[in-house]
Amino acid sequence: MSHISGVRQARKEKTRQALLDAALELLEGQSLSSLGLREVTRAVGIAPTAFYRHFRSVEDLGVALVEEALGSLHPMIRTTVSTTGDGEERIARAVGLIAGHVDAHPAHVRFIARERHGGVRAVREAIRGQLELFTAEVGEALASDAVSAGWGEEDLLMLAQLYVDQMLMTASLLLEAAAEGGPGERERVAGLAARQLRLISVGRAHWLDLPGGGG
Amino acid sequence: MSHISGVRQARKEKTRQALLDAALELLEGQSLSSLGLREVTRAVGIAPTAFYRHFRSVEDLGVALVEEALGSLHPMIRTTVSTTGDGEERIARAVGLIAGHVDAHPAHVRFIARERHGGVRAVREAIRGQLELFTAEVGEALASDAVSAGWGEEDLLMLAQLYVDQMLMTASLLLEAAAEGGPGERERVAGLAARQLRLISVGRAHWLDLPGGGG
DNA sequence: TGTACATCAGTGAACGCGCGTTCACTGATGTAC
DNA sequence: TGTACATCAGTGAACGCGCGTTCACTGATGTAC
Repeated sequence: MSHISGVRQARKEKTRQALLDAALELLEGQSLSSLGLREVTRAVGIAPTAFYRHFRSVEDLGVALVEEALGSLHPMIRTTVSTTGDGEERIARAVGLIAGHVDAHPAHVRFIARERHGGVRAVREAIRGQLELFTAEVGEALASDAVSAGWGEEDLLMLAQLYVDQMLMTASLLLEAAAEGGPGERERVAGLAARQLRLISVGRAHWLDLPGGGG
Repeated sequence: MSHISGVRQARKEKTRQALLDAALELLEGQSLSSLGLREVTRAVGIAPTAFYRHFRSVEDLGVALVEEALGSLHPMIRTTVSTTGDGEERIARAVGLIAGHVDAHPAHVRFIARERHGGVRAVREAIRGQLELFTAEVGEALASDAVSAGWGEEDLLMLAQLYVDQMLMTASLLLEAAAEGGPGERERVAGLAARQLRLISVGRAHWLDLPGGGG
């Protein structure tokens, strides 16, 4: 078993994870493009040079953080989309799942919201790539839903993207509400998000009423 | 006239604008939280210390950039929302106006998209404040539209926020398409944005069909 | 089990560099008379 | 119009500091026999 789970390898993985955790925490108050290698190693309590045993650069660490953050989002999105029940129940459950994810992984949510349009190209592209996967996945889930009978592929992806963007926006607003808002702000934001999802649902239900059938 | 438009004052204003312009250009490849004061003055061609004649810090300059960038967006949003014509025409016109704004002020659009969730608190809050003004303004415009007869205040603001977020998202995607996408990418993104606006319009038209009349 | 050698995560000194900020200054522009 | 003084945008030297990266190293862990 030494090769598969050697002490050395386990310790290395632990340090790597400590670097990721420390970076995520330091990113609460700044962007990745200003995060320093020494800052991260200092927070972990190792020598600056040890950083290179795990990542080639801070940018590289950022890409690893994308995978960690959006990997954890994957099951949440799956659950949200595949939840059964009528429209109103689904919406309440979706908003609840998003709020729960924000509570469980606030730093991940902040990181993705911040770096999605951030100053580090490789990280932006990693996020975009993951979000495209999510969109495709949501699109497939929507396709197998009775409400979407008769919808074209392009319309399904359009709707999927609207949902994904809306989820991220809601998560980001919930995060702000938790961090800076008053006690009722969280509920206000959740209620607003539910209304917006409801409006999208209504649009979805009547999409094929349009002359030209979904344009 | 010396007091109102003295040579000294005009030169100062010119230097200030040069600092803003240089900063905006430097921000194409990084975030505000990593932009250096010396970097900006070097680009303008003045001594680092001259910076303090215009701004207290880079953060302060960032807040000034928010006003410049969103000030220029204000008339665009007014025009977009108040445009007359039926739904389909309005949507085409709105997407056209957004695309035109992105072409005219790409660096402003990039700055707002990047710093909206960025690492500098004062700048985030300045952006949020301006966007809240926009949302209120869009809400008022929606209220005086026949389609919104019978809508509650809260629903109007919910819809206004959906529109404002959608505008920003579209602007940001158009920017990426212009910068990195192939030749047809711009049209693809514009078409997608139009479909999403259409879906929202459909939802809007049938909002009061809901049991309970708009939630 | 014991020994001899290989691997490699983490160390610590050293480097050159650009940073933000201070300070006293210069000299063109503005103002008072 | 001319003179004497005030203002103030921009200068340039200097400072202490933290940065990313290099390098030869140490010593615990892994491997071969």
